Amino acid sequence: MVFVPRAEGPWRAGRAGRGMGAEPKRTEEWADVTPDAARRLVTAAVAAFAERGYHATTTRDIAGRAGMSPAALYIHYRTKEDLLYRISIVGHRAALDLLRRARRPGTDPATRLADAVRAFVRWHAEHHTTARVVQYELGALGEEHYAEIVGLRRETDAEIRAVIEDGVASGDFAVPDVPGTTVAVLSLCIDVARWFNAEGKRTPDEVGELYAGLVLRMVGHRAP
Amino acid sequence: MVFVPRAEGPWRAGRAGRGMGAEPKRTEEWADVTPDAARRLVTAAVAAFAERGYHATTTRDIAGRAGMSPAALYIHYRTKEDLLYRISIVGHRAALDLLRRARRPGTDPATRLADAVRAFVRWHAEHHTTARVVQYELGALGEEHYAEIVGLRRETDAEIRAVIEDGVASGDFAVPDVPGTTVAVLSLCIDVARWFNAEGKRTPDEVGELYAGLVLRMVGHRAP
DNA sequence: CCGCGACCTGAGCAAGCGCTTAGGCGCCGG
DNA sequence: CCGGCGCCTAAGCGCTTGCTCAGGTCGCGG
Repeated sequence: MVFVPRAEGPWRAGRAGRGMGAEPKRTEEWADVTPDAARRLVTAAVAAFAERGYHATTTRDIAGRAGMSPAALYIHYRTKEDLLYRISIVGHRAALDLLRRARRPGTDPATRLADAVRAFVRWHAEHHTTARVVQYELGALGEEHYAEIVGLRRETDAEIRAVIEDGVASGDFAVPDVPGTTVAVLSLCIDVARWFNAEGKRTPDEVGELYAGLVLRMVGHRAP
Repeated sequence: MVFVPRAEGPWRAGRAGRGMGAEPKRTEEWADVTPDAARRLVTAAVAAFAERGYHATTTRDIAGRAGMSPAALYIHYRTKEDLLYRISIVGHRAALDLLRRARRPGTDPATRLADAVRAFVRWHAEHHTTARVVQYELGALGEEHYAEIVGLRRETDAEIRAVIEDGVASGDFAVPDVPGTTVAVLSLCIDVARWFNAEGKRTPDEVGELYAGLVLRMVGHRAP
């Protein structure tokens, strides 16, 4: 059933010398964050938040992983919550853009829905650390930041709902309860961030493919 | 898409006098916890952990909600983590028993799967505060406690997988990828705890019914 | 060469954390 | 009537937290 991955190795204990990026694998997601120290801090924060959760992560953790002193964090970010907020914004926008890109006109609803789910799930698997923070730590945001994120989430919701409604209108889907099914589809995709394990036997592409098929079945689409 | 509910009212600030139960609605789940103070503490902890998360909850929070001083907590529970552990055990066992009860021999796989999903989802909706703690706070458990809980989770996993395998073997289901579909079904059900809102327009029964139908579609069951 | 801004550090502050301790009340069997 | 036990509190200990601040080092334009 799906396990929260545990912290395994020792903490990147302290200093550890200058000039090394923290968790250097696939961070093109944050490539446009400057200067370099700010980028190292944000990737360190993503790793720490995903592993321990926001509240269990200390500013000393984050700074240590980025190879800096705790004080350096506050040169680039106003507060610890500000760091979470920026991660949330970037993550939500990335996921939303993915969905919007799948909405190419001229294709039938089944293709659009499958493409959307495939892309959305792929992202949640591939960037499962970022996705974990984005999906499960938003309760730690401040009031206004939280409200802003909720706005983005409503847009995401609307994107999926629109495709399902299209399919129902065209007769391609048979869905007795559109709002309920929309919630279920989104919920299914989002939860990938919780259980996906990079060391597991499935690649993000495979999970995306599997889920696209499952969702088509959920909406009562008959394979041609 | 599903929102983490926020803290709304003011904290039950302090003392507030003796003899009042904390969050007194539907706590028969903890009816066999004695003495009374221990039960008040555990229900207070469930409410607090579900609302803020384990790490953001203080022992003063919990004790305050239960109408006691912080020190009283340590008469009934060894540590704050011990409280989380007991909640986890009770919750996991309750959910697992529910699944086992749905496995009545002599019924066809589709009925068994639908019954299991209905019951499992109903529980996650009805007891969504407990379920939230059970499903999303297990990372805060200590090493041995975590291992024990993982054991219970594996049993839950096996329970659902068995029903799906039965249906595939009997030809009632058409599932290309049994392990993947098992994960997806469980994931879908578990995530109910995250988005379900007691003030929302859907009752736990309605969600259970909806999800039972969706899952039957996912496994390729043809309605009679 | 100077001076300025960008970046970083060591030291540390006030507040809050989990948890302990010493002691007090009231109910019980003897 | 009393001693012990179950249950509770006020006080506070040692430590960690998010965050600040005075000061230092570097590269660069003038």
